[in-house]
Amino acid sequence: MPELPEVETVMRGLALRLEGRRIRAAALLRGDLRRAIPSGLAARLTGSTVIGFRRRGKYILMRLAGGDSLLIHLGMSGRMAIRLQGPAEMDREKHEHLILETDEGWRIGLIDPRRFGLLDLMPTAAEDAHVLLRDMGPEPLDEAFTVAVLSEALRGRRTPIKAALLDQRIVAGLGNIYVSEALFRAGISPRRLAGSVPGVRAQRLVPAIKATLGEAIAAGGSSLRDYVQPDGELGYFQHAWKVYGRAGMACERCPGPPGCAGVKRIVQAGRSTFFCPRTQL
DNA sequence: AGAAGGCCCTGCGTGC
DNA sequence: TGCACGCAGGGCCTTC
Repeated sequence: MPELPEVETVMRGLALRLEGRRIRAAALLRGDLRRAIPSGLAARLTGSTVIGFRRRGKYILMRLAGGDSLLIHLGMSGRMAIRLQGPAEMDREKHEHLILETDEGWRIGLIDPRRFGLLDLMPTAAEDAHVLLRDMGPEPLDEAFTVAVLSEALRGRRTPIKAALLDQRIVAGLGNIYVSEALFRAGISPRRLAGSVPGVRAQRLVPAIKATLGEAIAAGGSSLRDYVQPDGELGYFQHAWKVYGRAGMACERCPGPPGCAGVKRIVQAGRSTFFCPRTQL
């Protein structure tokens, strides 16, 4: 589930309870997520003070006093559960892999049934050199992500634009949902070869990506109010997709039949893509 | 070099 | 109610 906007929302929710706080206890309940978790991770977290957070693509970096950063990736099914620690709530939830307890008594759990997520520890000074981060493309919401930058990355590519935008080396943080949504917004077919996008289409695509992500983050931010409550679940929030998951339904740009049969679902590289064949060319 | 496909893992909805 | 199947928002590895 978590793409850039969800990861951003989760990070902000974590910051609410962890920034400036001391981790009173940390327990690693399962060490085999996508990658093996460093054995000393729980010990390093215990007693540490959290000084800040950063997001890079779909990764969260939690910075500790003393110069280390905890890398968190939620995979496809990861979420964070935040609640006040109570005497009857010591038990772990199913698929809960890491539990942190703050000096204020908040209990923060990482839950990931499919275990496609990961945790790692690194020096804060070397965050960007981490093997999982070093080849990542620009942050789409940064000013540095421009039409020229995206065009250069796409030029000559003979893969569908859908696949190119999922490639984290081209742009960081987009996943299957927001790629479909951004391409719909830009009026570009997901099947179009990436190399044909530079030009007028890239001029539509870059602002479409920024707006799509920006609106989703705003929706997540408004849902953050709920996380302030003691039983907050970070990771999911209500958001209305325009094409994702809407196969057969009319898109907002079309009048419906007979002019248009509605949103179409196709499979590209084994994954679902949703688009409007009439307005995305 | 770059792209397509298989695979990792568990849960859920659907149809029989 | 049970069971088989397909599908799921990520990313890595192998193959071609």
